[in-house]
Amino acid sequence: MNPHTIKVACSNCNLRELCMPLGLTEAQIQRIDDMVATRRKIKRGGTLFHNGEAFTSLYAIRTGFFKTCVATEDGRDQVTGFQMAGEVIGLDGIVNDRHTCDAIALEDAEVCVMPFDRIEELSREVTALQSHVHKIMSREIVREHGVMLLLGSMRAEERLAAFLLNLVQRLHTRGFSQSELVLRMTREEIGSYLGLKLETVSRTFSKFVDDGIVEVRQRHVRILNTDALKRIVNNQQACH
Amino acid sequence: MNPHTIKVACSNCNLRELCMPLGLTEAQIQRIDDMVATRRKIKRGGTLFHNGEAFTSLYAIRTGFFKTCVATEDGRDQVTGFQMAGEVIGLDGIVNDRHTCDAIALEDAEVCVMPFDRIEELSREVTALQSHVHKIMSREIVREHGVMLLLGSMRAEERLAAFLLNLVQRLHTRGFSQSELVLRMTREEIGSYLGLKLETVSRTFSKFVDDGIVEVRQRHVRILNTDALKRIVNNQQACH
DNA sequence: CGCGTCATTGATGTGCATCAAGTGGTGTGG
DNA sequence: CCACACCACTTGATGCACATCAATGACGCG
Repeated sequence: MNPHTIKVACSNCNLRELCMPLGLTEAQIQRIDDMVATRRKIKRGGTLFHNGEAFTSLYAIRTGFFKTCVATEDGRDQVTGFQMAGEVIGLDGIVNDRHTCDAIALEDAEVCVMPFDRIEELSREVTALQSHVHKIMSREIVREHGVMLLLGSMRAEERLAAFLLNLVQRLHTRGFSQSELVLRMTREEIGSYLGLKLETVSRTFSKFVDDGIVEVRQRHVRILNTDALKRIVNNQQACH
Repeated sequence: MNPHTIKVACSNCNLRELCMPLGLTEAQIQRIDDMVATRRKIKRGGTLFHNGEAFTSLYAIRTGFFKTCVATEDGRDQVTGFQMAGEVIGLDGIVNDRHTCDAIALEDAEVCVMPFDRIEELSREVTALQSHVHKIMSREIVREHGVMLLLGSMRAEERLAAFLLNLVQRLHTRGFSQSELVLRMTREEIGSYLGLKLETVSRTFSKFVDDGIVEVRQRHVRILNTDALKRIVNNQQACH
């Protein structure tokens, strides 16, 4: 093997604890290395897969940031999630062997391609992997419950506060700041995810700024008062 | 065995094609019979599991009708789904070994209790079962994408139309009418699911009645014009 | 530098929530 | 068997949060 080729495998990937199960033996890790068929790079704005496309693989995000969105026949669309490094994308395709949403890179990205038949094969033998796959899917279901709660019963400020807290928390587990973040998506995409129009997102940001809860410069956001955001989500804002 | 005890097992359950994989051998079906530990009856209004409770099992609904709901700390809650015979409930519990929502029977119900460790064990050996479990979870993810689309971008009429079409379609695959259904839930529960207040649900029903699209008497609904409902969902109402 | 994209802000409109009153069906106990 | 209470539902009047429409501003890129 070319000595300049960096061996890119789960076994020496610093995201392993995010996308793979813990407590594997050396031998099991070797086998999981084989599960990752290839890598794939996607340019900003490019699609990893789109609605209707045949499903073959799940994708573990190595670098970059994605959105997934579904669309109605009449053209409206809805961002169903934002995914970052260490997260797995493509679960929607399993049920009908076709993807039912689009996955679009919001910045240059690289993913590990994991053919699903290999995942199934290997998870029949490696219990920890089996359990891990189940948990990833269950986690997605629970996440979506949370989004349904947000869309079904929260007001604009609560939605945006919950969104910011969720993002910053996920970034924090990846070693980034607890209080500072760079949004990879537009106001319109945030709005689509949160069931709001972009103007409402913008106004709500401005309100948070006025209240001294965050600083916003373009897509750079600094959270000045995490507790205030949490109170907003829980509808307990110091009030009358 | 007592000859009066009806052998209630997957192998002779008429819902098998809904909750179990097809194309199993006789031997595999036998093993799946063993997966179902027990049955459990739940009275109308009773809970199958609730938020925070330890997760042990998935449940296949034999008879009856459930709702699942999540709640915020400040008491608001959101119905995340309605489940009927042949559907599997409890997937939310896998990720953290605790349930994260409540499952409440809307009418007297009976479920098959399937301990999850046995499911995992057996699905390591029976490929069709493994695949089936994956598809069930993926189907739930896709369903929730649809709900997010509904909550994030549809108006009241579209939401209710989509809800009715979905219900009647699921009932139809269970052998019921394509045009007539009995709602097992209150207007308030429908509203919670659809992100609307009960008054809005009621008014929207009334509007559909005025437009000759449905007949409503209490919880009995007869769909007079399925195409009109579909047009409403797709936002193509014969219009100006 | 000029154009396109994204964001902010203001003015106005509207769909649904809220508040409130009344109806009808159901179950219960006298 | 009827009277009553309770609950789910309907319908009307009003208000408000967010959408819509519109104008302007700030970057970033060719």
